[in-house]
Amino acid sequence: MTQDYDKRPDDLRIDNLKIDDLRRAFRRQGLRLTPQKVTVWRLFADSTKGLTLPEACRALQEYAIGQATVYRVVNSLCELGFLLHIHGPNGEHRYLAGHSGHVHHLICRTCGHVREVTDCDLSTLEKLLAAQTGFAVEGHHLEFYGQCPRCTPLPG
Amino acid sequence: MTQDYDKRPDDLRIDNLKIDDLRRAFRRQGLRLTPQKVTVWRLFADSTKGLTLPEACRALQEYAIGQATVYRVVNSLCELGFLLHIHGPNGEHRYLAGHSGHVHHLICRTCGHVREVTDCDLSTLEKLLAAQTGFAVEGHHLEFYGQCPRCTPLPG
DNA sequence: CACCTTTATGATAATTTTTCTCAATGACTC
DNA sequence: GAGTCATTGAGAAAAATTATCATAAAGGTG
Ligand SMILES: [Zn+2]
Ligand SMILES: [Zn+2]
Ligand SMILES: [Zn+2]
Ligand SMILES: [Zn+2]
Repeated sequence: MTQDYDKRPDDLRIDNLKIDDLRRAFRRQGLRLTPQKVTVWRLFADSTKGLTLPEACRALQEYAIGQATVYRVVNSLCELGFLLHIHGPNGEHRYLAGHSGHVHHLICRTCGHVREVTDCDLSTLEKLLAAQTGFAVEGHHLEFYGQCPRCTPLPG
Repeated sequence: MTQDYDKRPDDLRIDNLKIDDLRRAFRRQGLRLTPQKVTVWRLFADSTKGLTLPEACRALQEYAIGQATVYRVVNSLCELGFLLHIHGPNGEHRYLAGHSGHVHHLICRTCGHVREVTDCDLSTLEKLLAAQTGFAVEGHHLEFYGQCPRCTPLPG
């Protein structure tokens, strides 16, 4: 039976459509979709500010998922493009469930709250750089940082 | 005598002017400039692709600098803005001696070679984001990645 | 559905990285 | 030159990451 995901505690909600995306993506690499992978994915998909690996390990202990598995799954999810890394308030690596397509992030330096930024056109600059440097520019990583509304000190 | 830096092996060259900048910056925080700090700085100032902390520790063993010191100094240099972090080919954190001012980087995904990018105007976008999201946008971090000329597979 | 092949998992150990502690050293001020 | 106080490095300790390997189970097959 492939469908025992329902047994999983559902305090980690996510649209089930994505599960099929996951399965397809893993399959394509000859990998298998397991309940553990789904649970790991759900944890991240549900997080608004991303998690560090140790944080994820601690959170997933509750579901009896070993840390070796967490490390492996997070790596896979990264390689498959389901997770991106961003930097938290202290510069620490955090993994964030990413939507598909070209997306960047606006990160609060105080509380770590993350907001997506879809407005970005650096393609012109990329072409210019390629011409100037001889690099074959393949992409970019862009993070904005500042203070989210809740953390912004009141003006005046 | 404050000037026993010359005793240091000079296979790590750097313009001496910067040393005074360092001293001033440290002083401003009530910190002292020591030969160890200078040596650490020189190592980074001389690196073209940046170093990870462990790499720096290994390299500085030769100069009998303890790892505790390396960690401390790198942190200070970061806070003072002399070092920036970038991501190497495998996503690992690397510390790179940064020039002052607004600078980004173009990083080879194969060999890690880094090239500076000074051409960037995201201020317009920053203002737009601030208006749209309510964030007080303070800055951004931008990395381009691709293949440097030497690593680019020949076309055709 | 039962079977089989192959990947995945998790307990454990081993490494590596990072942080602490503290006595001794040395930078900088007066 | 003397005194103050940040700095240093050895070493211990903690934390994070990776490696092993016997066992469990996913997914395909008939
Ligand atoms: Zn905030
Ligand atoms: Zn972009
Ligand atoms: Zn990073
Ligand atoms: Zn290269």
